[in-house]
Amino acid sequence: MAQGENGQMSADGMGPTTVVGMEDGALTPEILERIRTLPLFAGLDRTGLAGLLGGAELCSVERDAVMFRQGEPADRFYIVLSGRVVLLVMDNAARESVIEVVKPGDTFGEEAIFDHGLFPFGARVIEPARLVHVPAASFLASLATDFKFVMMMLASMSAHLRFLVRQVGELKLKTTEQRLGSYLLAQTLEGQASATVLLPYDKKILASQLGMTPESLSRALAKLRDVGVSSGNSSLTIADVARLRAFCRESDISE
Amino acid sequence: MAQGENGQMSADGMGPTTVVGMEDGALTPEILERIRTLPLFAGLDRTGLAGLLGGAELCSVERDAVMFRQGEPADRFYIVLSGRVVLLVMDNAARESVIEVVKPGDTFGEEAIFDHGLFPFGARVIEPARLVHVPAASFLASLATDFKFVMMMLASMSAHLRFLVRQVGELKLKTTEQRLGSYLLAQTLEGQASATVLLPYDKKILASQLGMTPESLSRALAKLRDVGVSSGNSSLTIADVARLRAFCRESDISE
DNA sequence: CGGGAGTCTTGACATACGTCAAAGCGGATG
DNA sequence: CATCCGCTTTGACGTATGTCAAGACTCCCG
Repeated sequence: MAQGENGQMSADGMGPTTVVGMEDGALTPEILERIRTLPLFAGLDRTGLAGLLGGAELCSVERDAVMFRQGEPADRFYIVLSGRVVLLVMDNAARESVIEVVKPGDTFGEEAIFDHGLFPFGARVIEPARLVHVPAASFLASLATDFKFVMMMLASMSAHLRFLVRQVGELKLKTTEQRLGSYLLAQTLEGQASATVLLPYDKKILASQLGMTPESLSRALAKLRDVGVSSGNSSLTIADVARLRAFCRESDISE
Repeated sequence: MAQGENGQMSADGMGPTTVVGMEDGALTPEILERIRTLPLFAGLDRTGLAGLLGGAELCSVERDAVMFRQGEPADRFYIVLSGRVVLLVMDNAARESVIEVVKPGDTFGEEAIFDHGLFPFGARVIEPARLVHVPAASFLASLATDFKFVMMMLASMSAHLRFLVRQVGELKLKTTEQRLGSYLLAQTLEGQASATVLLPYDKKILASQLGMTPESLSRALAKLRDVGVSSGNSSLTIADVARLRAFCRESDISE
């Protein structure tokens, strides 16, 4: 299990490497079991999962590795075992914007397989990760044989759609402070009176995800101090969740 | 065929009516054939389609009718035969934002059925429409029996996801003028040197869709005059598509 | 033909947010 | 332990865009 970080953090730290596979290889039984516990694959029995992952490979990738770029052919998707990956869109002026941050247990890139076959966003690793690379072919074959898998897939895409609809609504209707507040509230569990949220990645990335600059994020955090959000180093404490909720609800996207 | 607009534009024009069915009823064979030509249902044979639309109803709805609200249980979806419907999110301050405008041949609301069962957006008719109301149950049954339908469904949702990803990117990276330009370019056909685009709905709605106020839209249009976009009454003419594209590409979301 | 209501435009103004710049801070590396 | 580099914060400033208000245009309907 403690096998992750020993791939030599080798050589060229110069710029993002496009393809990195340090210890590619077949999947161990433990990993197969791990994947079986993920919601998306809950519908698959062991043989179904074996079919899906027949051509799959485990790969360990370092920080800043680019898994694919926007517009590339989508002949595969990924399951995240550990680490984090950002999905982002770019304009041709090389500015980029984070759409989503993918965490262990999530998958990414699978939607593109059904569409016109090109990734609508790029993917870059922001925290050393172990990923399972699944070829599109076996994925499609699995869908054909297992209707429960189909339903899980539809549910997953549907949840994604909801996520994006919400994001669009927030970008259009809420201020920077409210968007930050909403993000924090989303990290808390249901029915907590107060909570401590730890930021799992750089504020720079969070800022991009929330559609603002790092400077604005910093100032937004300062403003939230007025409603009882104290900002530790990389963890924030919400003194009064209800109060923060009220603050955001001044213009909230009612679920 | 000329049977659409005779439902008497009757009585109470007072405020949005929540449910309106002027000539609800069973589907005619012509309508069935029409639906069979839509991309989403291309995979279904006649018996499959009959199964899907067994419990379906035709309904004619007038302008401002609310088909459903955000957060309502999603036990159905709709096929648009004529007219237009806006999908929108609201904040609790009663402000709202248009996510998408649905046109004849499109469907809406089907994604919510797979998720947690609540519509993540509301739907309001902005142009007198004829819709087919399809219950979720028969829809799900059809998916179970026809794998081609499943694939069309996945492709449709995937395209939706791409649409939303693009929208998020544009909101975060582009100015109002560039967003307007992108919208216009999206209305042109591939490889046209110049084009005339007619706006199919109020500028008020377009403004909301593009994430700006009507005033800003008006000014953005004025600015685009400098790059050869002349604005007629409800139709615009792009003198030089390439030039407009270059203008937008100053910060374009490269496909 | 003449209101009248809503849409659209234009203007003046306010402000939220991005930009640029400089100064803490913190974790890596030697 | 010292240094450096990138992240974060704070400040000063400019500007894009929202807000408020008034006028122009369009379409209905009497």
